Amino acid sequence: MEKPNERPQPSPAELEILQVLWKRGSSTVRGIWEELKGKGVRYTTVLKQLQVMAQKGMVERDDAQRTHLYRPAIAQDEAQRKLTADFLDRVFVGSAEQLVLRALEVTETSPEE
Amino acid sequence: MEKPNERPQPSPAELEILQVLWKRGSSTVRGIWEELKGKGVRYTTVLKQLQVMAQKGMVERDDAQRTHLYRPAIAQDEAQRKLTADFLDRVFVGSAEQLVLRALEVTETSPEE
DNA sequence: CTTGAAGTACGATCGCGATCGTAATTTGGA
DNA sequence: TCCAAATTACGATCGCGATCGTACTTCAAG
Repeated sequence: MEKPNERPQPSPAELEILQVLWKRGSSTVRGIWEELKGKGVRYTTVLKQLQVMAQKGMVERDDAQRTHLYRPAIAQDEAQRKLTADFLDRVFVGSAEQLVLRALEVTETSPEE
Repeated sequence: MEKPNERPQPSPAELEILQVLWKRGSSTVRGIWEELKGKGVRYTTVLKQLQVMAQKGMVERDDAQRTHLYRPAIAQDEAQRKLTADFLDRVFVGSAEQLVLRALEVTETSPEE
């Protein structure tokens, strides 16, 4: 009984980076930073984050070239399932119907933001 | 345009306490602690948490009696909406359909846990 | 009274995510 | 060849949620 899937949940900042990687695929630190710099985050912060994430097994690094490439090591849908499962019983005590209801309320009331 | 609802989001531990209050209504510290002690949390931790939450306006305190009573100051559905809105664009970039899909996947696959 | 149990107040600390600054390394162009 | 720019490595620090220990207060039983 091995549990190779003992991956930790991505933190908020880690999730932001994963979103970029899921959208763009394999990317350089600079490429990722370009998409995130609107939030006022420094380049080395993103770099450090990626190094930590690589160590955790969340992303994989290709360091064949001088400029490293990073790609997601966990699938988006899998991460979404895990996060949703957690959220579901933290906030809704396991009631999926309630969650769906609130999700619809929220999206119908506010068209955009 | 006043924004009197500038309430901060409840943290995980705060949410656990709110869940108890939403379920039981006005309660003593001891009463709340009874429901939470399974997780190995100390009495004074719950007390301190409630004091902080009261200061933030998340709960209201009735200190008419020596043993204080606490009750939720924010509605469950409102908190759920805010949390869901956040979760929705952090994890699903605003796609409610995706969220609903994952919610159903999660609940159908695992009956209980 | 006295005392001990129950309750409250609150400072101190821990853990950890997140951010930044700086040093070291590499590389392409003048 | 040499230097400036780009990149990586990594320690230090900050903020904050969460937890705990201890001191203080109140009250009721004996």
